[in-house]
Amino acid sequence: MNEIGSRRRATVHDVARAAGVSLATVDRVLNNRPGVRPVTAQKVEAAMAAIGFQRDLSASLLARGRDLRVVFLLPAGSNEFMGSLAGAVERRAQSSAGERLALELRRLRPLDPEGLARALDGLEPAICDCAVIVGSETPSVLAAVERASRRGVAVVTLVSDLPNSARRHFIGIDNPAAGRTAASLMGRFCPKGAVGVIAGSLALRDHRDRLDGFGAVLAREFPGLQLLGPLESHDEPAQAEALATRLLADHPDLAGIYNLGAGNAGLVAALAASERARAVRVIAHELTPATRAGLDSGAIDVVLDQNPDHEIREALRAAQQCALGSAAPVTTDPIEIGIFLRDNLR
Amino acid sequence: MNEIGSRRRATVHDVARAAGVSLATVDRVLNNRPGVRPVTAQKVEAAMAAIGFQRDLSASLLARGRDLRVVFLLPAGSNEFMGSLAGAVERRAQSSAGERLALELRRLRPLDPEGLARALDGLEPAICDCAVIVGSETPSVLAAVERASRRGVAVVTLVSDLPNSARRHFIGIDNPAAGRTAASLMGRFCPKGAVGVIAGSLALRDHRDRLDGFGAVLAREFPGLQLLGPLESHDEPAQAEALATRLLADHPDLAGIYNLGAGNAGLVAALAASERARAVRVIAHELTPATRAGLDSGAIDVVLDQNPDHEIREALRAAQQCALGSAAPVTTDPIEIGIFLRDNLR
DNA sequence: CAATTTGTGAGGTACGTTCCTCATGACCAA
DNA sequence: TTGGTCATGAGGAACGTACCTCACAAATTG
Repeated sequence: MNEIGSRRRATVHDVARAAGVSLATVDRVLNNRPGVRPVTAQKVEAAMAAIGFQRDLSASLLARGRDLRVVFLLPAGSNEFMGSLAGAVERRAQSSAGERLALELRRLRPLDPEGLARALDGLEPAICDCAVIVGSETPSVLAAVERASRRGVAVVTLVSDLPNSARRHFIGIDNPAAGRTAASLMGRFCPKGAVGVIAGSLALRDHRDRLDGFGAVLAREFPGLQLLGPLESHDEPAQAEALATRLLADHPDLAGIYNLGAGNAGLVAALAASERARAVRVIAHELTPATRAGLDSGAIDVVLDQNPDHEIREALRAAQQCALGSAAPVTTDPIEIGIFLRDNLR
Repeated sequence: MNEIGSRRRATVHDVARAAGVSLATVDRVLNNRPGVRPVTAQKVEAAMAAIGFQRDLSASLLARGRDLRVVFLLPAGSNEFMGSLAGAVERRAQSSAGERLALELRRLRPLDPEGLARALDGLEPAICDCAVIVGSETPSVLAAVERASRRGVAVVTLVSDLPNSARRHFIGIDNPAAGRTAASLMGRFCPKGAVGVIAGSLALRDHRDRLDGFGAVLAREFPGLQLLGPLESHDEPAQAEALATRLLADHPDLAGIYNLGAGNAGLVAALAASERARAVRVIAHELTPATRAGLDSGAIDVVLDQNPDHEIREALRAAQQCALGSAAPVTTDPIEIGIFLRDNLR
């Protein structure tokens, strides 16, 4: 027996009474409008903390007669996983009409920090409450996030984090752990030899994190395996194919390939073309048509996955919390690292 | 570029205008209050469908000045997974205060259909909008679900479904698929011998479904494996221990054990006590302290899991959709079947 | 044909928040 | 003193829905 939520929730009126100010002043503080002395603002904040005031997001949206506007800035191009994410946004956009959520999806040129920065700079707080981005860790992007944040547009990073930026929250898997898991599996698959590592771009934080985790476990637990690379495919199938082909040709002792980026269609093509491929253990990321085909054919042994629908769902939860305004840390459910073999394809 | 949700949403006023009736009548139809001729009601429904009216849940809750009340009826007792579910409810209750959700958790005597039926009968629509239950497929429970549903209390089944009942929705994994996955893994682990199957209770639909899926794949794909059982542990560790001990003692050709119910602490104890255990492949369900320990020690090879937090989250989404009243089918994200080996424990 | 029931319309207040106008008093500089 | 700015209070309308009362007409009943 565990009764919860019996007491009436505190409202702005309660805050006003507790702080000994008028409703108008509470409202000014809440929506940080000008015309409040710092002393008074502090009184109000203290009262809010004291009585545990929690602003009612839906009443707020109802009152201002508009939806919560979330803009997704995702890379376009050949990256199938980004396509899945976009699909998840669109699916979600259908059903979110009833929840006062207005989603907009923009696809940008991939691996183009300046383009992303420009897109971010174009988001005015009047049009967009929260931007959800996946981008690389470059000074131009970091600066644009900083500017958006100052302007009043909350930024949430998706898939690839920008840890030392003004972003409010990160939604994605624990990438170092994913790299470690890959290494742990690879080590069990093949006791010795060389393991080629292909990344998309080392400017992407998720790729760097996976690489670090992979390298650490390989070095610590599997001294028989030697890491080759990392090579950069720029997440392009053609480049991934070329790199994998070269790895297979140049290294007779190649025991495994870990593609921690995208471009898996190219990887699968390279493996299909080589007769040595069956002897090489392959681990890749993200369940997409290409990796499914790879698992089916036996070209790929394991796929580590992050569920796009989960990520979009949690990103929206984060956006809602950001819109609540307070500086309280955003909390979301962690995204799980899915492990798929040929037998448990969903 | 994909702008969504630009047009103003339809309101009750729009419905009234479109149907050529007054606001009061729309309201009466919407909340099925008496005093509307069937013909008029149909006109209103038609108008709602025509202009795509979607009732605003939060405005509705705001207007009636109360939260959405959801009551969870979960089994008490030694079942660790049910404990995890309860924990997930409590975690969620903390954070859901801001979302006009009032959660209540009640723990009932496990495997007691009459107790569950009584608890359901005690839920008045004034107190509870939606009941989330995990219960067995018995006439008394089915009848109580029917009564609750008639009374205006929506019922959502969790973990274990009641397919031919008045329940509005089921939240849980695809249990036949889980059983098939277990069989597929078991078949790869051991080519021939006997596989003992332990269930909690065959009155539980999830256990029956897993058993059916397991048996089907075993029979179809692995003729070398012979299914022993199913035995019933009633989800009690002591009984599971006794059953496992007997399986190990009585069957020299025992190649594997599949425990598709709870009581894993007993299973692990039995395995620890037998020197043959290392030669027996073991698959169990739900990541709990007991199964974690089993994976760690090597007693258990694979754990198939359903994430309690995900299940509670989706159950609440289902409850919200039920509260919207309409007969539209409830849609939720599917719960994934998690596969855990020693190496990817989270 | 009158009495009663039933279907429907009209209109109001409330929920918690936003955002507007208008009024008031304090303080400061010219 | 006068005028100006600034912080604040008071009050109200609006958002979409719920739910209430009152009024009135049509349909049903005796």
